[in-house]
Amino acid sequence: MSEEAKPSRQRSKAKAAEARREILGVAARMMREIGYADMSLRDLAAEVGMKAGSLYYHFPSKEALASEVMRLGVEMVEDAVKGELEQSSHLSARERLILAMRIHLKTLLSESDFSSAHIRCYPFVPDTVREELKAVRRAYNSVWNDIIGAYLGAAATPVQIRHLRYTLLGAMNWSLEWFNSDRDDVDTYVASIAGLLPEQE
Amino acid sequence: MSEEAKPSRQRSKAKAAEARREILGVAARMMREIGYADMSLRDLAAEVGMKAGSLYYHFPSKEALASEVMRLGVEMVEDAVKGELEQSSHLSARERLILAMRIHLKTLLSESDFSSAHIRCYPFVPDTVREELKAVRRAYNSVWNDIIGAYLGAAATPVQIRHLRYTLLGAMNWSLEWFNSDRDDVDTYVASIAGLLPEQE
DNA sequence: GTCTATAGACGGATAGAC
DNA sequence: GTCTATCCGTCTATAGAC
Repeated sequence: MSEEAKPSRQRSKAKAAEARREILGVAARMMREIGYADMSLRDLAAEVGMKAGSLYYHFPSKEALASEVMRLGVEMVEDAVKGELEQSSHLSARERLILAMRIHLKTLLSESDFSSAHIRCYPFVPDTVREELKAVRRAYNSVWNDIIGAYLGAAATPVQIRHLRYTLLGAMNWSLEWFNSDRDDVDTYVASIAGLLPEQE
Repeated sequence: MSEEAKPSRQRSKAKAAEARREILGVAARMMREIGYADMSLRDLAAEVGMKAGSLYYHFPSKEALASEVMRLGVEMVEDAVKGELEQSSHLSARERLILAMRIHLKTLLSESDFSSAHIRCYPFVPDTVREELKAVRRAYNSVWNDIIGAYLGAAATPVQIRHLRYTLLGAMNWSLEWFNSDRDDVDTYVASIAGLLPEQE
């Protein structure tokens, strides 16, 4: 409680926070590359420069760690997409949809191991983890429902919106399986998808 | 070598072939549901009604078993798509593309655990398995290159074909993550994708 | 063909020293 | 905060009986 004690306590906190971030980052990369089941905490710890047991100071379990990685993965794309859309209220609904696709893809392909870890690992992660992710996933889906609903217009049915959302997100998320930044270009690919989206009346 | 020995030898062969098929079928379902890494040979054997060690009479390793499941998965969709297309040479290139999508989706969603196991497990399966699958995957890709090339016309560039292939296959394969046969209908969904594909000049 | 039994490696998680 | 040491479970794969 003394004034002198504060700095060292803050340093500890800062160090802990940094280690925590590094663990999350390495875990995200490993989950994307080899999957949840094959990511051993021994290997993860080794890449961070610690021993497996030490991870439990920062996270209560492997599941909790994976859950946080995947939650951050959704929040990162969601923040990027929403942030860009807020600055683009002057665009048409179709242009906003295409813009959202560009941001989703850019985040996925060039910035965030977290987002790609989420997409790739979600089907095989323990039920408890999937349960914890329900809320954030629903929130991000609703962002796309709004964008696509605006594009399709007032006459669009919920099932039309849902189907187009699955089609576009499916096509984009699939890029994890083939996109090679040496050969492919995000803007070129976005343009090719955009060519499939007619102007609405 | 005697005439009398043949029947029992044939029965043995038939029994072995049946057990082998059952193992493959259960493995395909498990791989689709829980993934390659989480599929234990003990559980697999139990569902087939044998013990883990007995599986090694039929397959030399878990990798070899998974490799065969995934190879069959490609061949099943490929056979289904090619078979249908051969009977439909009178259709336009666009109609043939839409037909191919319907067959790919139907096979994936209502018939073949093998195909969905392939799609879901491919990213995380051992390198050796992915290596073995290169040839069949390339062959199926080339089927789609032909279909899409015909649809886009002679002026289409290889990259346009490739991008449209990734977009359509990505959208379709993603249906594994959301399609619910109680709620969704393949033909309705195919129609909604087809609506994105304009008539070519 | 399938069994039992087990080798040998590796997994997540915990306790307590420092 | 991180380490060492370890518990205990599970995994693939093999050997040999039947």
